[in-house]
Amino acid sequence: MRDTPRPEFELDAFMPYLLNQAAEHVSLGFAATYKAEYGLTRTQWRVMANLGRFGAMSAVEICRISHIEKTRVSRAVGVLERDGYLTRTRASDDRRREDLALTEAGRAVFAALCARGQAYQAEMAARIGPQNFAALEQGLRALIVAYGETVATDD
Amino acid sequence: MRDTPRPEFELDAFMPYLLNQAAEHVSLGFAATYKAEYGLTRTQWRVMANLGRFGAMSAVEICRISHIEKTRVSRAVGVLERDGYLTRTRASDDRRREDLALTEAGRAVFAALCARGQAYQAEMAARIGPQNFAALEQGLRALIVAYGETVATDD
DNA sequence: TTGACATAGTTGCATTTGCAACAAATAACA
DNA sequence: TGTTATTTGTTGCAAATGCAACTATGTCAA
Repeated sequence: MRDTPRPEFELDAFMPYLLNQAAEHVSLGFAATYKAEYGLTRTQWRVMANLGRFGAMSAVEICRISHIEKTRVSRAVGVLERDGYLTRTRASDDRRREDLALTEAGRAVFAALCARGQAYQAEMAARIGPQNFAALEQGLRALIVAYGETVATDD
Repeated sequence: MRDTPRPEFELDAFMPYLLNQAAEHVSLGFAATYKAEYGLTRTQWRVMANLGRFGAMSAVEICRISHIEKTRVSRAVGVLERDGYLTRTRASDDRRREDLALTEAGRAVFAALCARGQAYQAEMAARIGPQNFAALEQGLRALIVAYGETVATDD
């Protein structure tokens, strides 16, 4: 059912396309894990991962680091707090700010998912081979450095 | 505002994270273009790009190629038709199917965006350097081959 | 032919999202 | 000070999304 191909534009050589396609494939696999196991959404896991990796910080800081939208972070934090994975504390020096920190339970989940993530990544490296994996990492880092200021968190 | 770092898990060396981060940076840039210029959403552009690149096909085929959800394609097609960018024709051999094809206007928009895309990509290659660009492409292709069957379309 | 099953596409509905508007606190500075 | 701008975080609302149910059409085989 295809005709009129348009060779001038190689969609499949278009970097944004490749990037999204790859990201989608890879993310879905890991997302399935934290979703099935802990009922976490993507955003929730992202917030959690940042707190787990970098320690307590405010919502805005999470936004800056992860490039997740304000509102989304706000709502994810609400859920994570309700579920006992993190606590919010009004900052004493600036009462607009809330310091977010993982609870014991939150850290436990984070640790468990870290292990899963490591395994996932190892399997991925095995699938595409160490050379491709290295190439990929190099390219991605270059991109992130070139495009974004600080880096962030994702699944 | 950071403490308690957890060196065991290098979030910033976690491939799904890098991938998403990079994809997000890059996509947003191009998305801004087709959104501002033609009011297209991401999905609409994806549908359009597939039709533009591969020629007329049915909605299901677009789903298969792009991994976009059925419903989403259906709705994007509705809008694109309303806006005069594509036509749907009941297939004569199977009246369940609709053959989708870009109109003249649709092809014009596609062509214009292709040019933008090419420029965008060139600028990106320049930013990160040809070596990194090549490495990235190699890695991404390996990934897509390893993980997904057919490839798709993205911004 | 009939009946069971598969496929293309749409629609209903609950959830998630983004954006703009907002309240509260703080900063800046005339 | 008083006044104006910024920053943090939340909420309202409309749009986008995913999933399941549904219609219409086709296929296969008894």
